[in-house]
Amino acid sequence: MSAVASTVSSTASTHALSPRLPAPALDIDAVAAHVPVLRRRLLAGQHLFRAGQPFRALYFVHAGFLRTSLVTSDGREQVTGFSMRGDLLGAESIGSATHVNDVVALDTCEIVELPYPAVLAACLAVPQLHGALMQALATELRRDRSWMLAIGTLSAERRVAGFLLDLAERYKALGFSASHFVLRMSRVDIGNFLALKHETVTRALSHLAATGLIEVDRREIRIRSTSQLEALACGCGDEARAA
Amino acid sequence: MSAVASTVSSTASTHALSPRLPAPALDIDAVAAHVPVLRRRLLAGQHLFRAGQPFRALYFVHAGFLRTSLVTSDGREQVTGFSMRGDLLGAESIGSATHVNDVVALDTCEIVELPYPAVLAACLAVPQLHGALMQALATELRRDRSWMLAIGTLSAERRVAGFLLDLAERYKALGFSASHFVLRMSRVDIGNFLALKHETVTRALSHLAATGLIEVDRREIRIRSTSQLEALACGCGDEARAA
DNA sequence: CGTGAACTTGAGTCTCCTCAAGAACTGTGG
DNA sequence: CCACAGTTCTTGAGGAGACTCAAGTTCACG
Repeated sequence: MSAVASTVSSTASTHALSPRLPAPALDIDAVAAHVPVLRRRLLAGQHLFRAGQPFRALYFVHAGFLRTSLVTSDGREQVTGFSMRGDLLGAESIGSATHVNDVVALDTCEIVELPYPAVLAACLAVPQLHGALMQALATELRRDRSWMLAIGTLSAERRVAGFLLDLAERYKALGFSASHFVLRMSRVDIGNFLALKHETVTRALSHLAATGLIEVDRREIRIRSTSQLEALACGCGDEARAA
Repeated sequence: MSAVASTVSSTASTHALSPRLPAPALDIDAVAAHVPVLRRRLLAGQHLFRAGQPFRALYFVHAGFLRTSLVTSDGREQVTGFSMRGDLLGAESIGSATHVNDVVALDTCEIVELPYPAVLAACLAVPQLHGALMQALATELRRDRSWMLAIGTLSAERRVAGFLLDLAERYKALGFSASHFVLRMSRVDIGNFLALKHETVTRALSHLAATGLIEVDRREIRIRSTSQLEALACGCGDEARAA
């Protein structure tokens, strides 16, 4: 693999929902120096792992886009997040014999597999790694809670606005445009993640487009006014009402 | 303090929402042997810490009951969890200079303070501690996601049912009755946690009582039929419809 | 016994969901 | 290159669940 100095959980916490966080300094190459890493390639639709499979490794996203979800025996499903380059996957299964959720590629992905026992061992050898890993988990926790906040306190349209801003910020952190990007997930996925129905997501997007804050062309999104979108997403009255 | 071999995050993941998890084996006494612990006593209404205060330690609940919440600058609030004996607090602030949320006692509490740098150092000296701490964080992650699932996929009454079952299970794990307990938090707190209004929580409780699954007397809860409550909470059609 | 907080209950409203139909795009095979 | 099916997305109409507003009750505490 080329020398990509990616960072784990480079994404800060959810946009506009809690204090911004610096990217933890876990260098995947530093890990690779101590852990026998494997590379895996996934095509869109393939699973990285499924709930119930034995937990043996953490995964680092080198390229691509994935969806993590929880499925219950009675068929309910909850998308708990979307991952892109630099994100860590599988951490929630630490301490469990099996994976607790499903991760599926939404795109062609390149994944670095980090066998967990080896990672643990490496942590003892490299103290910084230990702290960095803890930090990665804590960052995950903060991110989840930011979304709990969004889902618990914002209307449908505001959740969608926040979702777009979060994506924008993450794309920006990876060097892509923050104002023009293509959604890799369906409306159903977005809705499931935000605790909304897909029709509601569509309506929210349509309405945001009608008010001129964004432009929508199927999965292509263009953000016209980040500031107004932010005002909407964080519920700060003024500009939000104007929209 | 008496020699209580408490475990961190002894509570399994949220009831009926995802696979049950074994309690991680982090013995607070083992930690105490390597870390200079401090004890703190809190009265109901006092804060253990607030968002913005410097992050310096993790906290272990030795007795009492606490509420964790996220507050935004525009006044929105999200309760992200309730903690009781054996739970770890402050983990979500690891890697952040300051605490990211508020923790307030709902009851008289006894808290063991574990200075974070010392905990990190102890992890290197005691490998098991390292794994146990990671596990505690992962358990938190699983718990949060189980609630995301509940909030995203269940109706108000089912969320409340799941909430009661979760509490029951946690009380049981601590050796208390799983079928008869007193809520330490207000309807407002429950509602905020479950993304509902307090009137809705009251109505859900009233209706559960009317159907005979529970008895409610202000904050005193008596569970009459755990199985029917479970059927309701996990959305498994049959018994749920009968109720 | 008075005050305030917490809880309960009702009535009306609104947001979001449900159901349904149609449009746009994708990939396949003729 | 076009027809076809399948999926995804859009939009509308109607309904249901949860919210809002409001009043009244109970309880805790001084």
